Amino acid sequence: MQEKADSELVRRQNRRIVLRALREKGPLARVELGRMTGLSPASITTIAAQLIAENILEEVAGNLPLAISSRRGRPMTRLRFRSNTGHVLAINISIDKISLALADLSGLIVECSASHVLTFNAKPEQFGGIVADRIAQFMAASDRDMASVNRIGIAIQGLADMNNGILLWSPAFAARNVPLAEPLKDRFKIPCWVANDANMIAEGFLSLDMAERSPDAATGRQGITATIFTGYGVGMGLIMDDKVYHGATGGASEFGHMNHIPHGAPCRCGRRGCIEAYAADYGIWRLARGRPDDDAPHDAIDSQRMAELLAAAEGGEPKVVAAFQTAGEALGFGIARLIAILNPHRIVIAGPGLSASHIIKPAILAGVADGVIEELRRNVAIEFVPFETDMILRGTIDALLRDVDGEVTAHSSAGASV
Amino acid sequence: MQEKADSELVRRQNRRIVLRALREKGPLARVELGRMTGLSPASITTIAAQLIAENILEEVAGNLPLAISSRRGRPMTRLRFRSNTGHVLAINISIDKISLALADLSGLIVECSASHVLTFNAKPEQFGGIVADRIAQFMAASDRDMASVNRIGIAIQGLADMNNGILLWSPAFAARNVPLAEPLKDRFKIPCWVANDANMIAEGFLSLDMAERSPDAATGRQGITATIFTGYGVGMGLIMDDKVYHGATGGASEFGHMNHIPHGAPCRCGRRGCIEAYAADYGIWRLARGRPDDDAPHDAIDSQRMAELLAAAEGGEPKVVAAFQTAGEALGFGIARLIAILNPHRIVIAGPGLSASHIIKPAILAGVADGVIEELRRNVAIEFVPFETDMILRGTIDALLRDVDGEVTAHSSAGASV
DNA sequence: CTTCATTATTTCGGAACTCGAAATTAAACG
DNA sequence: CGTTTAATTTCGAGTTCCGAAATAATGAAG
Repeated sequence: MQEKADSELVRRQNRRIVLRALREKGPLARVELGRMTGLSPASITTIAAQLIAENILEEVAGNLPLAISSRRGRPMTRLRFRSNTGHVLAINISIDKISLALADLSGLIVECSASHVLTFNAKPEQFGGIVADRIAQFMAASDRDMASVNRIGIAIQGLADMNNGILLWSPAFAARNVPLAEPLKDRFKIPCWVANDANMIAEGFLSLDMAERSPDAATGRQGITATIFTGYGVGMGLIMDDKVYHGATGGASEFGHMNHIPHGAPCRCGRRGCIEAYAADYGIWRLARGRPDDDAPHDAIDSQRMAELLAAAEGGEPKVVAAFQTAGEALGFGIARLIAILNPHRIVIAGPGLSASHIIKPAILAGVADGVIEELRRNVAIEFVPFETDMILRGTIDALLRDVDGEVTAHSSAGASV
Repeated sequence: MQEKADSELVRRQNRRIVLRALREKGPLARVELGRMTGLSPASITTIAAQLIAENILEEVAGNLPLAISSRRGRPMTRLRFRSNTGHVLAINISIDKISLALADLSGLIVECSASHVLTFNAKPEQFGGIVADRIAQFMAASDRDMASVNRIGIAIQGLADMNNGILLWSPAFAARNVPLAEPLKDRFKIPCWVANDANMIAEGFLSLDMAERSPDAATGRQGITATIFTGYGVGMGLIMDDKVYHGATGGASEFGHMNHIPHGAPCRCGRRGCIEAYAADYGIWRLARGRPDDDAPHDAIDSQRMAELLAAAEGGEPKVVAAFQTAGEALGFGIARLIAILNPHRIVIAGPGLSASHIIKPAILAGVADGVIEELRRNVAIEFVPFETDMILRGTIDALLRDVDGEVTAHSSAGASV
């Protein structure tokens, strides 16, 4: 059942849509906010005044676009997030690497670093402390105060338990059940969560994509966009109802470890026949090189070896071409299964795994065609798009900021807070 | 982006939760409604007064449960939906059969019928008219007025396009693209929709289940319940966020036609290797009887033949046992794939397809175990429950009534309307 | 340089809700 | 028949939004 509604709900929701519009469409004047949100100018005035009083927003002086500033009438004054009053910290951990990005409330990245860290053989009970140390160093090196950081989000490959902030399993770690959120919460006394990296890509895509409205608004039907990332692994994020869906425990959309062939090739997750076992770097490598099925699947395939494979595929070497075709088919059948279950309206596929595109794209589409009835398939837009490499950090920041918007919005108008 | 909020949203939402509570928990007094919804007694008084003025609710005289009525103090007066002021009409079409149920606003079925109708060889352009005629007859035979019917919902096996009210494909029809909603809308001038029957089972389950709260409320995480029905076919409904998810076009959760084995056994949908091709009646029959793979898959298996098969399975006939095991494995891998994508918190399985339960249940669980990583699996409750046979009509009625609640709730307090 | 036109923003009063506290109502108890 | 108890209603206050009118800040025109 839904929650009861009262004026507090109204305030929260309207403040949130104002903040969200502002975050997505850059600095905006009150009139513009009114047009975008559907709120009256009077209400925008009130809401803006409160947000300004709370040090969340500020008016930006001058510098309007020429086309607008040379009009008659009172010029508009745009509003923007105040920088330096609050930050969020996004962290991405991948195999033996940690990246940090500090962003202000407007989403601007103000500080950024990447460094080496031993993950694979890390001790679970120590790793949280190591990350905390890195954060402390990172913040010390910046000119920002740790106290200005509202929230930390960690994006990581593998299976995250968001309720408990634990990394249940990851190809980056030999160990299981690595606690990540608690050590940081204890150390820095701020909210901290852990999420799957592919879901963070979806968060970023959600922000980018807010402009083109999903079709649900028009038809009343619910639309889903699935974002699939293929490369060192295969991940997916699901955007439903303008939110990224994380599932009951945060493990939603483990697309790469959805089974493709029952009792098939071994996967680094320990099961057999996962999509990744055919479509991820190591799966393609294994097939192309005719390695035995029980070949330890978790060794990272370096970019040089993948480049070799690509060249061989371009050259038409049959075994390699077949490997890429198998990879495409695995992805295609996975997408077909996704369509059968969720009837999404849009599927976006990206990542280095698409490099041998003239082989893999047709194989994907063929797999989709073989795997699901045409009536379901024909309404789904399947798009191949490039993602920028830092999409994970970007998405983590976006997710953190949406969190903060919700929080900022929670308490009554009682002076500065953030 | 979310919609802006205003006092109308507040009214709508609060009216809806009141109506919903009343529908699910039978007649309730104002105090009880207050406790359940979290609204103050004062607000409940106001809301109830409006709903009574609009002829939607009425006070029920006397007959309180003894335990309550023999207390001191002013006795409570319960509220209930007024009967006879409005109805919804639920229709279930299956192979060569049509069932109709007329329910009043409280959800009580006041009239009900089932009859024969030729579907499989029906002409698409004529079938809508035939259904309309049946409805007219049905209503004429009842003592209710067609004008009191607010809305019609049709539940049907196969793939429905809810946006256009068309049955895209169904095992009950040789033809494709059978228009169903438009003919009824034209004839009766009321809203009408078409939906998948398995999704209607989920609607019914949603109503039944509102008592035990889904876990999202507590944790903030999103929970999904999947309801799987296996029998003449295999269907699934997804309950997310206290709503049944229908997908972009209404084709969500075509679980039975999710691929199990690439290029596998032919399915009556025209693809190969669908779960149904192994787990539905005809799939089990085909395997158990060693029929060739290309055996026309769409002939209905009558209950007598299925009973034979069950007896043979009980008797331990190896080929038949193997067929049921294969069926269970297909279901199990399907569920494993579902878990990998959606990380649901609960999966409910039911239907006559579970009859050979000592064979099929372990096979299902083994398939799940083989198909998805333990960390994801362990948080999912998998339950085998009996559904009543009329669950489809029941769920359709529930869905229709929730629609009507939303509508009733839309306009301002301007006199009787429904 | 003044006045007008134009556009943005604020102010003000009214309307729609909810809520808490204080009546009011309707029974059982003694 | 008064007292106690519990349900419901009434009343006044507190939010928040909105429309209309007022105010502010500018360019254009004379």
